[in-house]
Parts: sequence; C-alpha cells; structure tokens
Amino acid sequence: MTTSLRRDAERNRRVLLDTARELMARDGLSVSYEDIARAAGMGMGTIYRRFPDRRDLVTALFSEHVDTVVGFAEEASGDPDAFAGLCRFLERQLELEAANRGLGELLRGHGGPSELVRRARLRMTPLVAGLIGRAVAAGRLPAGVTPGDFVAVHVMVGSVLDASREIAPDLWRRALAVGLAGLRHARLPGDAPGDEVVERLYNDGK
Amino acid sequence: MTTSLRRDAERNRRVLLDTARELMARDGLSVSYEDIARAAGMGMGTIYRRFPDRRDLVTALFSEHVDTVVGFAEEASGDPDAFAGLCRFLERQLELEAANRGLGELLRGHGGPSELVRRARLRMTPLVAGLIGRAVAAGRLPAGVTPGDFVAVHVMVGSVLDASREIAPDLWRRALAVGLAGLRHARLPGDAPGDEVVERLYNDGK
DNA sequence: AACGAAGTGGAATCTCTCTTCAACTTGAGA
DNA sequence: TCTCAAGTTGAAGAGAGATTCCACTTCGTT
Repeated sequence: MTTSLRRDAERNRRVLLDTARELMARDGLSVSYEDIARAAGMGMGTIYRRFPDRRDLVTALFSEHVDTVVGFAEEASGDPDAFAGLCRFLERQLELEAANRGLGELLRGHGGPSELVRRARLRMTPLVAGLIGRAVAAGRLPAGVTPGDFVAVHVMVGSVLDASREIAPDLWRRALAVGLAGLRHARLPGDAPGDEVVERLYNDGK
Repeated sequence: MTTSLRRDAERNRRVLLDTARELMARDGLSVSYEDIARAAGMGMGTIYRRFPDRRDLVTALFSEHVDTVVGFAEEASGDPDAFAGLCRFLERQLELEAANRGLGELLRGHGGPSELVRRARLRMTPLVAGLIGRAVAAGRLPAGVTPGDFVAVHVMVGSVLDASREIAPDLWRRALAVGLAGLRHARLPGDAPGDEVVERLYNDGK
C-alpha cells in the first residue's frame, strides 16, 4: 500500500489538514502555504512535501463536503414536490457555503477548475434536470428553464454571499428568495446557457 | 490654471488616456501600467508621472460614463411607469457594463472603493428610492423592497455578466430577467440590507 | 545503540508586478 | 541658437508570495 507514513509524519499530516481546513473555511482557498504552516507550527517544507499541488490539499479537505452536497441533490430528487426540492437543495448548499468560505469558492470555481467538483456536477446535473422537468410538469416552473439557469442563480446568490458574509451573514437568503422567485416568474429571454457556458459560470469566467 | 503641460506632454497624455480606456474596457481596471505604457508606445515613467495614483487615471477615464449612468437614473425617475423605469435603468446600466468591463468593475466596486462612484450613488440612491416607492404604491413591487435590494440584484446580474461575458455576452439579460421578476414576486426574508451593507455589496465585500 | 530512510525547517531563490529614479531628450522662451 | 525646466525612459529596487533545497533531526528496524 502506498499509505505508510511514518507515525510522526502521519500526525503532522493530520494537524496540517485540520489547520488548513480551519483557515480555508474562514479565509478561502488561497490562504498562503506560509500561513498554514505557521498556524500548524511547522515549516513550509512539510506542507510542500505532503501537498506539492494545492489541488491535492483542497481535494483532501473538501471531498467529504462535496459528497454531502451531492447527497443533498439526491435527497432533493426524492422530494415529491420537485420545486420545493430544488429550492431546498440550493438553500442547503448555500448554508454550507455560508459557513465555509473555501467550500463556496470551490463549488463556484473561484480558484480554478477542480476535478473533484467537475465530477460532482456530473452526478448532480441529471438530478437537477429531472427535478426541473418535474417542476415544469407540475406547473411550478415555466418551460424553458434549464439546469444552466439554476447554475446562474447559484452564482448570483453566491456573489451576494461573498460580498456580504462578513457584515450580513444572512443576506444571501434574501438573494436566494429573489433568485428562486425570479426563476418561477421570469420570462427568460435569449438562449439557455449551454454546457460550455455553464462550465464558465462555474469557473468564474475562466 | 494648473493646466499647462508642454505640447508633447499633452499629446502623450491623450494617447495614454485613449490607450488605457481601450485596455480597461476590454480587460478591466487592473491592466498593468506596463501594458498600458507598452501599448501606448511609452515608458512606464510617463504614465506614473501623469497618474501616480491609479484612481486618478480611472476617474479621468470614466467620469463621463458615470455621469451617463446617473443620467439614466434621472431619466428613469421621469418614467410614469416607475417599475418599468427601474427595469430600464438597470438594463441600460448593464448594457454599458457589458460593453465595458472596466466600467462594470468600477460601478460594482471591484478594484476598490471609488470616490467618483460613491458620489454618483449619493445622487442615484434617492432617485431609486423614489422609483421603488412609486412602484410599491402602484402595486408593481411588494412593500419591503429597498434600494439595497436593487443593489443586490445589480451585483447578482453583474456576477453572471462577469462570468459569461467572453462566451455568452447576452446571458446577463437572462439573469436580469430573473432578478427583476424575483424582486417583484419574492417574499423577502430577513432584514433589508442597511447602508453599510450596501456599501459592502458595492465594494466586493471589502 | 547504530544506521539509513524518511521527515523537517526555513533561508535562499524565483517570479511577478508595482514603483522609483538618475541619466538622457526635447520643447519653447530669451 | 542656446538654455534649462519639463518630460521621458527603462533598468533597478522593493514587496509579496510561491517554491526549492539541503543540512539537520527523528523514527523504527536490526
């Protein structure tokens, strides 16, 4: 097995992960390695040895959270009221993001594309599409709404969350209410965002 | 008068402004001074001598645009249909932002607070408040909507614009439709964003 | 209790952009 | 034309992270 760190190294790895988790939850994904190392009481060499690529660190830290979000989508799929499921899904996801800045950045693509998240979306998109289909059939959403529009609402609400988290940590709920009500009631102009566009929306335009 | 640059310096200043205007419209406010200087065919010293503070450059470049936006607000105020005026106001503003990335960043506070924009908002906020009041009175908006909620919608739509401008330059119109319909139909939870929060929303959380 | 592989610390280096400045050029008044 | 204040240039300095690297320490095996 590849897993056979020396006992002290394993302990350090854990401390490092715990420290990084905490810092990234509070300050976002791009905390400097130096800050993490200092907070963990180690040298920079240690963190670079263990996670030469930042993405490995992020993946190690957040894969559970991401699975949780996928779980939300699955639960939502089981909701008899599809539109309510959709709302609840976005709400729960944003609650996590509100509590964890790094997770929000990860899910909404700040800090670059992530394979972890890409795969999660691959699992969630069909679920969301199914929910939207059911909601449309039930007359709770206008025809023409696509998963891409949900992504747009997620990004929109996320931008309010990012801008107000320090000073009004619940304001995103207002934005979410606006976004969801808008989806229900808007006459959507133009073409629905295609896959490539959704990819961009979720990667901060990059 | 303070204005008495040597003729060559005056010419250079104009070239510099034109070049910077073009680059900032395309790439945003934070183009490096080096890029501007190179594109203008000058040394970096020249641009630093003329605009030691980037904000002076930005103000010189965008004050007309900002006045235009204030003009939009004034025109909107004159609209007999207050809600339509509000919609049109946001739409026109975003049209400008779509055509000019730097302007969008300026108006939505990426790249730091700007005195120019702060003053413009001081003039626009009462106009928007008046429009909202009339729209509420006309039953086109629910009571409880505040200028801060409009700011939030602006920020929300702007985030979609920023993320999709390169690949789907009209997608923001969809987001705008969602935002405006949402404002009309949402039951807004929590407290309306206060002045300090609006300031944050418009300054990218900083 | 000694050895070597694994692990660690943190100064040095790299990179990137912002900013300064001393030497050089030019415009325009005398 | 001559002079010099004003203007220009771009290399060098400063700052902030990111990343490397090697002398030194520690673990765990024999």
